[in-house]
Amino acid sequence: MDQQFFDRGSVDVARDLIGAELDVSGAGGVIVETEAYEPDEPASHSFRGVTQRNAVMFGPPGHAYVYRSYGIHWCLNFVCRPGSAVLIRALQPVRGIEEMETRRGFSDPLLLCSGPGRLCQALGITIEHNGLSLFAPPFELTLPDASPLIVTGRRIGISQAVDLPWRFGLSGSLHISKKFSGKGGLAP
DNA sequence: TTTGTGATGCACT
DNA sequence: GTGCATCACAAAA
Repeated sequence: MDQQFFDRGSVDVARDLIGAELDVSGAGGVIVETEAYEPDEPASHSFRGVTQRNAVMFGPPGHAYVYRSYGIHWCLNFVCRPGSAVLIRALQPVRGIEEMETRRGFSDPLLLCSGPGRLCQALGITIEHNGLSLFAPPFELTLPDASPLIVTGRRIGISQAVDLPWRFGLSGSLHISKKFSGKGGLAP
């Protein structure tokens, strides 16, 4: 994968990230759930233009956008075209599992990285990662060999633009944060 | 199984 | 001052 991958709209990137492996300092796993955010819809942080918090969303593609959620958790996004980004919502743990369990203080593998806040806690993501390139340490990102089967649905935890089908998941994965309601099985 | 709520920080209005 | 792109646990049903 290269920079070009992120130089697109977030919906395409979010779909194509399913099945990719994300590691941070040697710990991580397969991305099984993402959400797309675009600058022209009100659920996005970028909807009202550039602010101090969302500045990196308007910077170059292929960088990490990290923000604090509900005062407690961190959330990790991948920046795409200006003002658009993909929220990484869940991983299937693969590497550094013991380390992630320690950071989480939780050993259930189904809850280790299943949710944007949990994922950041498990990988040790903080505001210090905000603005870093995804193509340099501590990040390591690898696309899957074959296109996985993908399901779509409505985004979670938002109050605006709730009908957009911009949530993507790996079909059949038990590591997603919440079940997809539809029948699923949308072709890649 | 679903619903409620406390913990907690800060950007934005 | 308001409202979150949340989580975990408790309680109701």
